[in-house]
Amino acid sequence: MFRGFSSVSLDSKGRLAIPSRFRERLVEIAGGCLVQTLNPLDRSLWLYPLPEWDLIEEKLAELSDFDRQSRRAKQMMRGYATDCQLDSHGRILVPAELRDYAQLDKQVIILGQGNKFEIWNRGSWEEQRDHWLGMVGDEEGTPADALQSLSL
Amino acid sequence: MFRGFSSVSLDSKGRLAIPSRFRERLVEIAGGCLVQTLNPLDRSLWLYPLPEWDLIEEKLAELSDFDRQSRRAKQMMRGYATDCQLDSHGRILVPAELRDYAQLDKQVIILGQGNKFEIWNRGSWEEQRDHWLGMVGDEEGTPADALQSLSL
DNA sequence: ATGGATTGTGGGAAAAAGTGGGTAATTGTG
DNA sequence: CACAATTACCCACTTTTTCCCACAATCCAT
Repeated sequence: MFRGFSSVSLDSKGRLAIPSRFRERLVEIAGGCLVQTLNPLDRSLWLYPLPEWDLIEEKLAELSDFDRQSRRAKQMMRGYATDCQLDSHGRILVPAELRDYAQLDKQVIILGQGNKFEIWNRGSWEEQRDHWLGMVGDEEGTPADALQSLSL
Repeated sequence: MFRGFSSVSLDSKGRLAIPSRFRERLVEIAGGCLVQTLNPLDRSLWLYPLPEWDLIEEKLAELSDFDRQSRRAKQMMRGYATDCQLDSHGRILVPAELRDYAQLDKQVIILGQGNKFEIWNRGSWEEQRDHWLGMVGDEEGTPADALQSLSL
């Protein structure tokens, strides 16, 4: 589905241009309707085409309210899920709250990640990347473990 | 159904603006008639469109009176259930009792949560959120379990 | 290369949303 | 019945969002 890297800029109003190579497909599969939410695993954002998000929301709905961890996951993921639409120039508006969470400033990275996109502050992304790449080199590092089963 | 985040302010009369993106739907499915009650699981409030509340009330009625937990949940949720209506500017009036329970002051958060909304004191919400995010960030934390089932 | 189209970026103006407060009506209480 | 307190309705102001247009950079084909 979606892959690849783009460097774009977030303007003073919080608008973000989605790379044009994705637009046609986004309109096709989702009518240009997207959902952004926070990525609780890294300080970045996730951006889903609406149909993909709906699958996640279904699963969320099934989590128990009486288990605290499940309830929190539900509250966070749904609570921060924000509908957005491509404007006439193929941009979306990133709400201030999500910008703050992911520490987005002018320079932003968009990563295609299968069924969704990840949106990163450029500096944070480079830091993560270098950190991770550095660890892969070490013989016994944990990241390498994950790769061993892959036969890349 | 409902999702997303809004930061709104509670004015000195206890009025709260429901984000405009929800209003049309609320009028459509409930004629603007809503029910607020306390959330017995967190110090926050729940806000249901009337038809959704009716379903909840049916379920509550089925709970056994001989189980203490059930009896309490029933008493609390039914006892504090308050009818309200959107005013001409899309606001509702939050009764003083419920404001106190959820410790609402000027800055309030409204979260879309499927069939209902959650209303939080801003500070309490941020505290819960940061606590949860901190736990998810830890590699071995239990909160990740709830997320793993989601295949995000 | 050069001109034209597309893409990325920025900003102004109009519209809508959110906020606050005054006054009248209603409710509950003594 | 009179009074105070609460609620409903109305109007006005401020902020945010949306829509539209303009420019610059890049890509593409001639």
